[in-house]
Amino acid sequence: MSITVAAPRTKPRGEVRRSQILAAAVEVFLDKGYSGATMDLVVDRAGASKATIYNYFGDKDGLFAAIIEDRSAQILSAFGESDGGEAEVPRALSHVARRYVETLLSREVVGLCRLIIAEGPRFPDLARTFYRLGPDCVTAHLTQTFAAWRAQGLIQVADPKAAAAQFLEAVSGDLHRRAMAGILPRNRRAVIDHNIKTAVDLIWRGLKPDRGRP
Amino acid sequence: MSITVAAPRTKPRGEVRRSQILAAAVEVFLDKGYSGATMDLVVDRAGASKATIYNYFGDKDGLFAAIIEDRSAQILSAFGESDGGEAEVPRALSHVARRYVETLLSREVVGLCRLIIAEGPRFPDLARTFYRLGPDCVTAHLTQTFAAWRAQGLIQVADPKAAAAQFLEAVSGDLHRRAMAGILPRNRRAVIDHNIKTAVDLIWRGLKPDRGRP
DNA sequence: ATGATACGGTAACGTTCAGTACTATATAGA
DNA sequence: TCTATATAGTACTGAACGTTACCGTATCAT
Repeated sequence: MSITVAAPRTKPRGEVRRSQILAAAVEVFLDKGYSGATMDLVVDRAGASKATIYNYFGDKDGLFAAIIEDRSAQILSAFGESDGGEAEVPRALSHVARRYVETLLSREVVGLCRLIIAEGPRFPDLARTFYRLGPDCVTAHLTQTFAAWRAQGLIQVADPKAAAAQFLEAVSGDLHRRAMAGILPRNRRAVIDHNIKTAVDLIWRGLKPDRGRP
Repeated sequence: MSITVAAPRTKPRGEVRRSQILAAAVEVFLDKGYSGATMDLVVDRAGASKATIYNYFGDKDGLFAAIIEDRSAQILSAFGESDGGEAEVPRALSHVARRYVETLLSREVVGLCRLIIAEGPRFPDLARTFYRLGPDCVTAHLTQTFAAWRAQGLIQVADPKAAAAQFLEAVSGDLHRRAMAGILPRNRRAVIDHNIKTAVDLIWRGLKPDRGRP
């Protein structure tokens, strides 16, 4: 008599089942979009029944809202961790830039942003929630870093918040939009590296304090 | 007997009618999105019949393609004109920035970009066409300006193309994405002005040549 | 004028899909 | 063990919508 270790003997219920369904729904919505994601696809992917899904989420809009709220909170979680603690500002900028670009170009974030943009006008509250939990947090984090650097005399900047946002946009804005449109170039790696390098150069020249004249 | 001046006595046919239908379709697609734009809505808005629309555009996808191709070409047309001929670089940067932001935040461009991002994966060729006729042209234009400035010793920049793209992103990237998501702040004007000001300051500090030491 | 063609209007067809109803089964708790 | 409940599976409903077909009318070329 063999025992299948992977499959649990008892089918999960309650909160666990809800999470499983949500995970399946995320996959479907990310690669089909809102209108392309049918409830039957979610049912199949989750191995669930319609009754269960409608019981947990009410309707398709409710499922969509649950997806956005759940994943928005996850985006930043990977960002608060280690800041690397680079000594020199340009190296720290490169480090932040790379992590940000890789996050923004991940399948999940690209798909999530595409959903937010496509359906945002129909769900303005969801869009605001997404921004508050996602991009705004990252910007706020880098803003604090900039402010700290300025306090130490490492950089010269009038508005740390604006500079932080603009640095992140310079590093990833164009790539992110192309990724959402599905037209990232083939030599993706090279383009990313070059963009990080040139953006860090440009912004660092804009931030470093004049050591001599006014 | 009164004569209605606005309405032509003869109903237009051929190319003219096609353009009228296209114009109506643009409106519907821009504010309803692809799946929200029903052929019946286009029919009503254009005062046309389904047979005519299907005759001109084949099917809904064909109508969508016609919309993207037609409007993509129009975006840049407003941009090649006057460059202002500002003498000082920072003033010229501000001028370009303002025109770019206003273009990117216009109802038409926001809606068009939202369509491209939402449906891009299903129409990769259309997305590429849009970028080639739209954003890429603007970037190329500013790249030439940067290259010319560098040749005159007015700025110092290693990669004019990257710098041009990054400047435009710094100026408008975040605002544009929020606009697409439908969550532009109420004090829109003030935010735009502040963003232009800080971005131009930052980038100009990054571009201006060192007049003294290495 | 007259035939050909483009057009508007309406109806109908077939498909897709969100949401519901029902049954049978498996699980958890008493 | 026994009961209540959560779940899977399936069939169904009703509406929305892309698409086609058809008819009567207006426009243009000859």
